[in-house]
Amino acid sequence: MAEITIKEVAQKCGVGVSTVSRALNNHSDINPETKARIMKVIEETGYIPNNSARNLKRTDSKTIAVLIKGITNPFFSPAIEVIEDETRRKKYTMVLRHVGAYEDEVDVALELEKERRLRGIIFLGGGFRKSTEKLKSLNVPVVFSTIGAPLLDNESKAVFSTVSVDDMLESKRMLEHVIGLGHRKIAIITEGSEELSVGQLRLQGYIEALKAAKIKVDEDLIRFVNPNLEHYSVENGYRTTKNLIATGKEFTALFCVSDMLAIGACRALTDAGYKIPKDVSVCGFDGLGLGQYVTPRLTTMRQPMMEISRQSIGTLFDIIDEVSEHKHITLACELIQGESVWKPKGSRK
Amino acid sequence: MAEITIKEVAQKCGVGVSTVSRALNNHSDINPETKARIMKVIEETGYIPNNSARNLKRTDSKTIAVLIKGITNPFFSPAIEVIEDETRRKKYTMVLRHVGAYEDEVDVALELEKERRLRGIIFLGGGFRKSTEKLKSLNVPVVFSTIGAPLLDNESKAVFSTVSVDDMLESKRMLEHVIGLGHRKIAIITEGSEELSVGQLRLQGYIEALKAAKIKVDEDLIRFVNPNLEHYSVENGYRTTKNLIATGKEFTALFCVSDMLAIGACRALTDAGYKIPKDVSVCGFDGLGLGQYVTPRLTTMRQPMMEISRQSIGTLFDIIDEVSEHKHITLACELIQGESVWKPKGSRK
DNA sequence: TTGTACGCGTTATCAT
DNA sequence: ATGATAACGCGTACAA
Repeated sequence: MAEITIKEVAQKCGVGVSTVSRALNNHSDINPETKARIMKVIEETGYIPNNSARNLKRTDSKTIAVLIKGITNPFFSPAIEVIEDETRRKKYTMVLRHVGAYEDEVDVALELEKERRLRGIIFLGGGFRKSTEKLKSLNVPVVFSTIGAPLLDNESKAVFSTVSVDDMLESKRMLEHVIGLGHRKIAIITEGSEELSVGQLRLQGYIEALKAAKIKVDEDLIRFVNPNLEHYSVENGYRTTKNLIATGKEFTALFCVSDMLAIGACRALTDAGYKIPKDVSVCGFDGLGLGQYVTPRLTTMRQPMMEISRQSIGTLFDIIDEVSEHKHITLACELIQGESVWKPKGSRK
Repeated sequence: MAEITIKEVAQKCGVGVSTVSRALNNHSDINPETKARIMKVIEETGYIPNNSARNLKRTDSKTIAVLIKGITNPFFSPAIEVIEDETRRKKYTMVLRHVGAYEDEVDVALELEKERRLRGIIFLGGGFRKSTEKLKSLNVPVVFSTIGAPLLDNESKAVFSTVSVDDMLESKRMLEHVIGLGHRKIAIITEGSEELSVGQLRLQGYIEALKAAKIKVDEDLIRFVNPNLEHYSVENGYRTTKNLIATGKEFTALFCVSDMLAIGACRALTDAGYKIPKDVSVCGFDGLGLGQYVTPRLTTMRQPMMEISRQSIGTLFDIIDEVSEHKHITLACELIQGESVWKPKGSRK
């Protein structure tokens, strides 16, 4: 099969390659007739420009990249749409790249930056990284979405932006709600990675809330998901809850650090004969749309994903356009009171 | 910021560019010492090869592409993993590309083929396309996953492979199960796009099953999702079911052509005071893991996603390696009897 | 084992 | 308005 190039199109049209290039890139200085003729030939031959060559040559790309940790995280779908719309409005192009579990997101970004002449990058999700060093070598603006700023040192804060919720605080708020209803024996299912993850932060919030309420933190009620499964999956929620139940430990409420985990937890509890929330209360975190369709509706802490993404892309363009420096935005979550949390059994409250 | 290239690395090392290239690409004909020295400089300088230049130059890329319709469809996550593993085992590279709703997947493939020197392509999901013409201009093997072969003409069949389930037949089987329990007034929620979609096929199966059972097809019980929302989302299932209920039409069972729709439907029915399956039976299609965690557990037709993806990548490599021609594989679904379907109210069966 | 030189397909620059 | 030509950064024949 003959690989058709711009050269051959030019020959077929009896014009020079630069003229074809002009036609392709909507340059103004070209005769409309010539352009029409060229476009016709392009249509006929099915010629498609080689992006590698384009990217290699181009100086001004007007593209930003969005990197998502995890192959396919439904949590971010709405966020991506918002970012895409705004990108288009700005006449930029967006490239979406999923970062596998085994890949380093910054490395991927570095590669992509060279390859596509990026103007900016948004990281969606993913853990905190240690290497401010590496991030610095990215010489385009970077915005982290849903990565907490509180823990960053000042040096880091000047290198990139963040838009996030305060995981620790919001988790604490969730617990305060549960404690306020009278619960004292509250279990938690979280992620136990060594990296400082949102799971860890939410665990911190849990501990703080208990301590503030003078409730003894019981290690047995802190359960970690199976790191070999997808961390925040229903299956992991189910299994971890089953294990928790198997310990025989008593608890009247269960806090899952994600809604998916909570749905799995509900299944495990229901299977074991518990009524939710009559026997056990279950709460989640994230505020996935799905949570309000399942039975019982989930009580959860909703992250303002739309607002997060809107602020993220806004911040990125502000920095690209040099109308602002790096900033760190923290947005508030909203407690959604579903039907999965109620007063503990026998409570007179 | 100085864009660092292979040339500068070569200079810093006092060697030629080809030596650096050799070091980068693990060539054998290079002095280990030289290589070590070069790698050290690369490390220090943070040099990263430009992929555009590489792709432009390379003739032998050993990459395949997986194109997924829709930004982030959780349905395909496990499939992707299977494909990725097998690709790695074959010492190939996989590039994953999401195709937006407004993009033409074949166009994207065409572009990617030139850009990355692809050896093969797998399409995951997406509608049937009309343009066999365009597909032919892809000069690498193509496999469609979860696209039915039955409807393809012979010409098409020689141009690409398919691995799928027989949507019409399996949908019919689902209905036979429901009818077998005694239901006669059965509603369906499906997708009403003009394109010949899986939704349309499943609707066909529904109609055939009713006809075979001598049940009159009632147009009022055939409901289409809102095309402006994500077609197979819980929200769409919820809204469409609400509309159905609002018509006042009587039905004892509801068939949703996807599990997500079914979950949304359950919510709407529950909100309206119906008990599932006592008052109304609800069944889905797909066999998402999630369906077995929600309450009630979904009765659904499970697509063997793992097997589909295994066969897809296997077929692709068979064709690449020229050990086989294009083929069309149809796999059977498995009826999962959850708790959402039971005999109709008042039935004596 | 290593270096030189050419070309991959395109866009940008500079003529015309 | 159009054409010739020099890059873009890299891999690879070929020469050394």
